[in-house]
Amino acid sequence: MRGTQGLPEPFAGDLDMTVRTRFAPSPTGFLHIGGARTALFCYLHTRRVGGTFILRVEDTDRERSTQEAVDAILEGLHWLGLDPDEGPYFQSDNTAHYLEAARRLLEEGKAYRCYCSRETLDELREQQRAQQIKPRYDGRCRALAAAGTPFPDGQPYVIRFQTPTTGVTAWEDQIQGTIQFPNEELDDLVLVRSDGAPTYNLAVVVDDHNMGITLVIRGEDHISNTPRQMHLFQAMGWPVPHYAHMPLLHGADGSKLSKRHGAVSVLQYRQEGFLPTAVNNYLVRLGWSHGEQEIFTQSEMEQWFDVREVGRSAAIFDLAKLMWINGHHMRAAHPDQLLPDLLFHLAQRGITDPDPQQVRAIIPEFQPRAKTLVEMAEKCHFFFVDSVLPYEEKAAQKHFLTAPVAPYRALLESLTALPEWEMAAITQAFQQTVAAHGLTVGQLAQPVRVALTGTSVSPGIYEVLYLLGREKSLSRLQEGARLLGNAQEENAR
RNA sequence: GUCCCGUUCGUCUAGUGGCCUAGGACAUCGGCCUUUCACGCCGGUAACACGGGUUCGAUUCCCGUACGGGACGCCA
Repeated sequence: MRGTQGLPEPFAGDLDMTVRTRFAPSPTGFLHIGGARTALFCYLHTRRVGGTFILRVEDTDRERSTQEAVDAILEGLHWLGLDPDEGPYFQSDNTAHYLEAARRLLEEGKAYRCYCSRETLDELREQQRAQQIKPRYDGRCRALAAAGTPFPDGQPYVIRFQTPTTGVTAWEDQIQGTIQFPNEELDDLVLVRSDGAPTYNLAVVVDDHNMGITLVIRGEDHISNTPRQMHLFQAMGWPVPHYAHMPLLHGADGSKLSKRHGAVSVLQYRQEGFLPTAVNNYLVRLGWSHGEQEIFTQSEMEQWFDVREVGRSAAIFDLAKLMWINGHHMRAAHPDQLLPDLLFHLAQRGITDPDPQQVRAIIPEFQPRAKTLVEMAEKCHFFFVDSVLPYEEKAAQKHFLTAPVAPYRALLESLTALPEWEMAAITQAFQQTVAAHGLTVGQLAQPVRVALTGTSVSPGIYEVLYLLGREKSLSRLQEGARLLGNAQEENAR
């Protein structure tokens, strides 16, 4: 699980020289669609400016971090084409750096030891809530430390940062505009836990500095952490990065995306037959636009996306639009590109060894007819089975049982007699049969379609005949002829 | 409760004081194309949260209200 790469040289100084962003997930679960969007924005923004996209796994919570989650995040990012330029780095490898920073702060009198117990703190918070004021640490140990009270021996303690109590902390957010917090709203955050482990806010600041991060792109749920982190940068004497806080992605009911809204792993979208570029395309349009363009290729996104153009309000995840965009990318894709995925999804339905040549050949017929690869596999399933019997009930009733028998048989004969199984010949045979019996194409096409596919829906009937091949076409038509004959006898009785 | 952020058609968005009787897209409804289904094409319904300012003029600027979201951990 350890990253093998060492940390880069400390960031030199000029924030605008080279953009370095990081995506910093905590491995406590899979990569869901909201996290994927954050990663995408980071990735895209660095592409345009030729910057560096870094992946940093924030596993300072050893209790909840798992290797499975790390793997799932890596695989999800890879599927979307969002592989990092650097990393993954693991915060658990950098503990010494964090503790060193905390030690320095302590030495310089910018941090202090706090001996308050969790019970004391809980009580305090409860009181504050009762008084309807913002729950926060009241700094009692800070006062003690300032008064020079000696440390009690053998008592567990945490290290807290000494937050400025006056003034205002403000920054120009690349997305949100100016944001400011009166420092009196902030409390003294814990830097090091009583078990000696560093906390998130410390680790983030030390790493962002050591990794030379110039621009922090993250969800707006981190806005309230920003002033604290800025104070830490300043206390350490480090330059503060730029920030861009993205509006959150919400579920259909308008609240933060969660499992009940389908905030499933991005890999679930692969399973459901979506194309990674389509997912990216959908996600990039949530909060960002480029004129009136809806459809983007991966490279267009990479050329045009600018985090400063991202809107400020939260968006709701809309599956219908994702489907439409995916359908578009399905149609635009080269059939060769779709082939491996379609083979996979056919296998999922039990079609384990179709002729890849044939699968490749039918793809163009289904590109305009399927919005996902799963749908494509469903719709072309009939090509690969031994028999389409029994016919779909409604299709049989409406289009097959009422078929004109003589023309149907004539077509079967005429197709059987074809010297070559070619589109032109098939088309001609079909049209001649129809004309000879004074029918419309549809009157014969529908029963034939049912016989060939078992349903009333398919690509054009000539194409189906041709692509299905002589052998399967004729045997299915014969099967149909037999059924038609039986049905007719019964009617005669 | 406190602090922070947000608010244009059902949804995603365009719009930065007059070009807006608010544009596009998805969804939806109707039509065309047609051998079915899609695709495609044409058309319809549908929005500036509310109230005050500022201004000759506000969707655009300011204030307030309402509503929504986020944060308030020895989680990240």
